[in-house]
Amino acid sequence: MNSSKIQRLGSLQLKIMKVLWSRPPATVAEVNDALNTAARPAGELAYTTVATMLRKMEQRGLVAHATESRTFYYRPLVAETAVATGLADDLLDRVFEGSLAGLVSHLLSHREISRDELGRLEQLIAERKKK
Amino acid sequence: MNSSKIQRLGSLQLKIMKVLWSRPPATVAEVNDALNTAARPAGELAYTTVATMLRKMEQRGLVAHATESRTFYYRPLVAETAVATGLADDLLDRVFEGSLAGLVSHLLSHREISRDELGRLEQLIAERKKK
DNA sequence: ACGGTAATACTACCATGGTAGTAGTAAAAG
DNA sequence: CTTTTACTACTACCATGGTAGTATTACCGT
Repeated sequence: MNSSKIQRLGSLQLKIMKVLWSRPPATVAEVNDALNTAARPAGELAYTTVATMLRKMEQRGLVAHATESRTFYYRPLVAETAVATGLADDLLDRVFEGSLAGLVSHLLSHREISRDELGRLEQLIAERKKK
Repeated sequence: MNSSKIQRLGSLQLKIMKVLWSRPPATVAEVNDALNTAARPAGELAYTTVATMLRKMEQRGLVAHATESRTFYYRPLVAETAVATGLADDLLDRVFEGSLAGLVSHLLSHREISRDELGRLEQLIAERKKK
């Protein structure tokens, strides 16, 4: 499958993919805006940085572009679920020897989980068990 | 905290850390053996590769060594739980917006989870909820 | 004492993520 | 029609993970 190339997604690459997933297709300017307005404490990202990254990502087969009057419209080539699965599987296998319980156990004891979250988790498990 | 430097642990680095966690302190030869016998389908790793990696990891503050009659005995400087937390938090925040339920939900639907695992999960949640 | 072995030191590559400047060019604005 | 602007192309760095060869040296057995 195509999940083989997904494991190593850098921080910026993932942010870019998120923008593309949320509003495909997007121009470089749109991606750049999305990155520089939302979730950017301080430290603008140069326009050309985004453009370069998108070109590199296209070479890697993560995105593709269509040209329309001199402007590139990028769209994702990999689905969000595929990336999420790839990264999660990677963590699970590399760190927790594939044990989901191990991961959850760890997170439960080393991270504050709200009562809400706990409830949702409980429900997830229950639903899954029914089937 | 020291978790700031942990996020990016390469595949080999993590394997090396696992060896060091399981039997500290360990010599380069021991680490090399552990990597080349267990869990190595095909593709030996050069002795010097391990040695170099350990030196780089020492520069980064991940491990330290004590010299004893010309031989280096390496020991981990970061705890396994710290690394696991760092990596898990990273994934959680970057991919699932901090939602543990989101992560678990995703894993439940995209990965085969044994009945055993489900049971363990259920128990974890139940125990946690009691407190 | 000496040769072989085992150990580290040094150096060198390559890939990739990240970052950005400069240049070229087409399109829009005036 | 000319100037400005918006975009992409190209190139260049730097850091780090990964991989390994070569050189040097200390130690050990005979």
